[in-house]
Amino acid sequence: MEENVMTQAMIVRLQQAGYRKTAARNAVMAVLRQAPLHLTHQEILSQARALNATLSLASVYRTLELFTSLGLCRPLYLGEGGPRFACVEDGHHHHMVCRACYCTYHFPECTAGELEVELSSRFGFRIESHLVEFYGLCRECQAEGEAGKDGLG
Amino acid sequence: MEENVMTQAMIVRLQQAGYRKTAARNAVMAVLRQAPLHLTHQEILSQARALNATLSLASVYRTLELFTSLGLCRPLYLGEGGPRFACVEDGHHHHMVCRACYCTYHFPECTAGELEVELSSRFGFRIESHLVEFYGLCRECQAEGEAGKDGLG
DNA sequence: GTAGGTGCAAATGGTTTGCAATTCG
DNA sequence: CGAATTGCAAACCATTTGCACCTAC
Repeated sequence: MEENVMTQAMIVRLQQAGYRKTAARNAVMAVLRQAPLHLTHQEILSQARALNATLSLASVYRTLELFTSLGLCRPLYLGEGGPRFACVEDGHHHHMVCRACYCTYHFPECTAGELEVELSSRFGFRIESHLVEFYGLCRECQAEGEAGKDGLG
Repeated sequence: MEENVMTQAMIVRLQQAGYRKTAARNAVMAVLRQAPLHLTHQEILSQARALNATLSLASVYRTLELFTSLGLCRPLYLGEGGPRFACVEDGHHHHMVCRACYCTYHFPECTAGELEVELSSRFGFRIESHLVEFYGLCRECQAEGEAGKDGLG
C-alpha cells in the first residue's frame, strides 16, 4: 500500500461499509483508475501484479465484486471474452461499440445530466453514475459489409 | 415456426448475412421480443420451450451470440447471475439499476437522439441502437443504508 | 441434394469456495 | 488480539465443442 491511489471518498465508502483498505484492493483500484480502456479480470490481475506481486486471481474476482457492490466500478460487455470493468468514480462513461469488430470509441459529450435530476425525483432513486453506450458498425466494418462479405450494409 | 415473431427486417438481416430462419431462432426471438425484463440464457430457454419443446441450451447460447453479432440483441449486466439479454431491434433501452438489490426500473425518456446524429457524422460510425443506464441506490436500499446497516447513505 | 443448424453429452475453462496463514485496525 | 482478508488449490458449474442427425433453401 505504498501509493495513495484511492481517493478519500473511496476509502470512506469502503470503511463506512465495514471493509478494510488492503494492498490487494489498492492495487486493483490503481489499475482501474489509470486504465484507458475497460479491462477483464485477467488483464487487471496482470497489471496489478506490478504493484502487488503476490496478488491472486481469486482476490481480483472478490475485489471487483466488492467494488461493484459499492458503486466504485461497473461490469460491462464490450465484445468477446466476458465482462470488463470500468471505474465509475467520476460518475459517467460514454462510448460507442462496434458490433462486428468490437472496437470502442469514447466521447466526452453527455446529455444525461438533466434527465438524471428528473428521474431521481420521480423514482426516489439516488443516481450515482451513468453509462451511455451507442452500438452499431464502425467505419471500417461498414466498408467490409458493403464489399459483399456478409451483406450487413 | 408457426408464428411470425420476427419482423421482416430481422429476417432480411439474418438471410442477407447468410443465415437461415429456423425454429430455434424463431423461439428465442419470440421470447426476447415479448419479455418485459432482461433474461438470462436459462430463463430464455425455459420460456422458449413453450414454443419449441426440444430446444437445447446450446442452441440458446449459439442463437444469442448470433443475434448479438447481428445487432438484434445486446448482453448486459443487471445484477447477479451473469449476462442478461435485451432485444434492441427497437433501437434503444433506458433503465436504472440499483447496485444493492439489483432492482431495475425502465423509463421512456431519451436524450440520446441528437447526440447520436452528431457522433455518427464525427466518427463515421453507423449507430443502430443505444443504451442509457443509470446506476445507484433505489429508495428502499437508501432507507436500509440510513438505518445504519452498511452506512452507505 | 447440400450446406447450415440442432440436440446431446462430453470437454473445457472461467469463477467460486474452503481453509490455514496473514494483515488491518 | 480478533475479525477481515488473502493465496492456494480443489470444486463447481456456466459455456463451448464434436458429432451424427435433421432441415431450410
